[in-house]
Amino acid sequence: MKIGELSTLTGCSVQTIRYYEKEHLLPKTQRSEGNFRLYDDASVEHLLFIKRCRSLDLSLSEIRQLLELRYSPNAPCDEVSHMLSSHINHVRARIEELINLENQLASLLHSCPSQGTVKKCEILKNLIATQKIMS
Amino acid sequence: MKIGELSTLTGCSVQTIRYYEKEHLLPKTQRSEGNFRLYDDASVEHLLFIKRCRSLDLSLSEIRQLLELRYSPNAPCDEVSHMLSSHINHVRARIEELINLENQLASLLHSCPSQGTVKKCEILKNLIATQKIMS
DNA sequence: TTTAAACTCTCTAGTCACTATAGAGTCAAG
DNA sequence: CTTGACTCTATAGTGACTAGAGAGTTTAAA
Repeated sequence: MKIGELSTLTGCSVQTIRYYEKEHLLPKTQRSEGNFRLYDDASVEHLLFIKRCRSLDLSLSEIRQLLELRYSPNAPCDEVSHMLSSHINHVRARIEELINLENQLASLLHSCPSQGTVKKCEILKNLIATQKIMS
Repeated sequence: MKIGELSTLTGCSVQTIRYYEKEHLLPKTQRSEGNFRLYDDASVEHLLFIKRCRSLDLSLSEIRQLLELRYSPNAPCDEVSHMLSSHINHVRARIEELINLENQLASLLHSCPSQGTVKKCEILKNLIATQKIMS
């Protein structure tokens, strides 16, 4: 199959597929006489694996490592779980940050009834005032 | 004061300050005879305002809008709260996504006792298997 | 058979908010 | 007068794509 079919089968855009090849996440394929990339079912599976990992927010370099492990059946498995657990720690830390942020934003929003003019806007006043505390 | 002092007073790097000027978040300053940027107390406050907004994860273009409003005392204030409430919605949506992600990662991690080899690794098996459901 | 549409190719530049570097100029102290 | 700390501009890099130009290939219809 050509790149367009791979694209519709996997839901990855054509440009993304070519980008993954450039980044060595997909191996270089055979080419047709007219220099078109040719893929098979294994390519579909391979690309879906990448897509699934991306949906877990793994970086391309983490995925590269996972792909290497995937094709090294006798490698020790704890590298995989180690990567995943450090990744989950990043995710948890980010959630903490965002919840904190949400609270700050909510209290800012709460401070202004949003009528009247900017001159009296408590949100802006708070944004300006807080910096004195910060510094 | 010169850029280095502004940098230590605000905690913004020198490069970042020059970058903000290029992006029109900071006005062009006076220059000394030797072409050094010169700042005053108002610059410190202005930059801290930007920093405070960045710490709330507002984008530079959102901050540009806020700065405009800040210096337009008679503009209606609801633009400010509107921006903030749409921002908080983004933050909340992102938190949802990440919590979902965290659950998926946790259940993946849970699936493998991380002993033995990659060949038998349930995490990788799950990463490969799930794609059939996805597609 | 021609020709138009749809597809593919490579290469380059843009996104965001910086960070890092190179190479040159400025200024104060010793 | 030289050393070192500071500053200047300009350029390139980050990550994971996305968008576009300009050219070639293939397929279908007229």
